[in-house]
Amino acid sequence: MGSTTTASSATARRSATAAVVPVECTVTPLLDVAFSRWTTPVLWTLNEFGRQRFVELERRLGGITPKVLTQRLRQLERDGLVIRTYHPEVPPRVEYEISELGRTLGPLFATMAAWAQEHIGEVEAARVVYDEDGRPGP
Amino acid sequence: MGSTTTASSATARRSATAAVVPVECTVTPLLDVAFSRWTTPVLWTLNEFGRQRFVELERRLGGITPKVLTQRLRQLERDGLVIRTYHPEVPPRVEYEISELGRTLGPLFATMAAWAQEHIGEVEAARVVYDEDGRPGP
DNA sequence: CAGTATCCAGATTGATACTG
DNA sequence: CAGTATCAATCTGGATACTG
Repeated sequence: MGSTTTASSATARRSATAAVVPVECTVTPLLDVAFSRWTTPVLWTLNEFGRQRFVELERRLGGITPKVLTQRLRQLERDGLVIRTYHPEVPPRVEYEISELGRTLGPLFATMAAWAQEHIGEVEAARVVYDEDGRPGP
Repeated sequence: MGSTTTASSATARRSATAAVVPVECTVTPLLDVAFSRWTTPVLWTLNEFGRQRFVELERRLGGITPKVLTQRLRQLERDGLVIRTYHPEVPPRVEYEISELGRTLGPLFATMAAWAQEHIGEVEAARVVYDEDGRPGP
C-alpha cells in the first residue's frame, strides 16, 4: 500500500484546510478478536502447546484467575478461534484446542515474536535515552 | 524459549502431575509497545499518511481526545517508534512521523489487515452459530 | 495550534469464596 | 477438576475547560 503523500484531489489545498477526514484503521478488527487483553497469551499457549485442560492453561499462563480465563476462553470459542471439548466423566474433564481458523494466526504470532526478539532492545534503548535527555522541543 | 514440548526429566509423569510450568508469551513485549489500546491506530495512521500535525492525527483518528492522543504519542516517542518535531513558530507547529524502527512494523500491519479482510467473516459467522445454538457441553 | 489540568464513568482485574 | 458468583481495587478513557 502506501502511496506516500497521496495526491488526493487535483486542486487539494495543501496544508490549510486539507480535508482531513477520519479513516478507520484496518487492523482494528483483528485486534478486537485476537489481541485484546488476555486473548493473545491464551491463543499463543494453545497454539504452542496444543490441546490442554483448563488447569494446564491456568498454570502456564501464570497469574490469570479462573474467572478471567473463562471469560477469554468463552470469547475465543464464540469467535471460532478455540474449540472446547467436554468429557462427561468424574471428575469432569474439559479440553481446549485452537481451531483451524485460530491456527491461521500462527504465522502472525511467529512474525510478531521475531520482531520482539529483534527490536525490543532498540525500544528499551530508546527509553533510556528519552528518560535521560527528555524530549527536545517544548 | 523455543524447545517445544521440552522433554523435561527422563521419567517425567505423563498427564497426572505433568510439570506444567508457567511460560511467557513471546509476543507480549510487542503487544505492550505497539498494540495497546490506541497505539495501533496512531502508528497505523502515521505509517499510512506520513508525517502529520497533531490536529491531523486527532481528526483522522476520529473520536480520540487530545489528552489520550498526547499520552499515546508520548509513549510511542519514548519507545522510539515515533519522532516528534517541534517548530518554534507562531502559531506553534509540531509534526509527528513514524521512525525507522516504527516503520519495520509496516509489513506486520499489512499482514494483520490482510488477515482481517480474509477471515473476519468467519469470525462473525462463528458468533452467529454460537449465539444460536449455544455451547454444546455443560 | 498544541497541548495540560481536572473530574468522572465504564471497563478490566484481582482476590476470595463457593458449586456440580 | 472446571467453573461461577461477588465485591473491591485499578486503570484507562471520555468530556470539558483552560494556557502558551
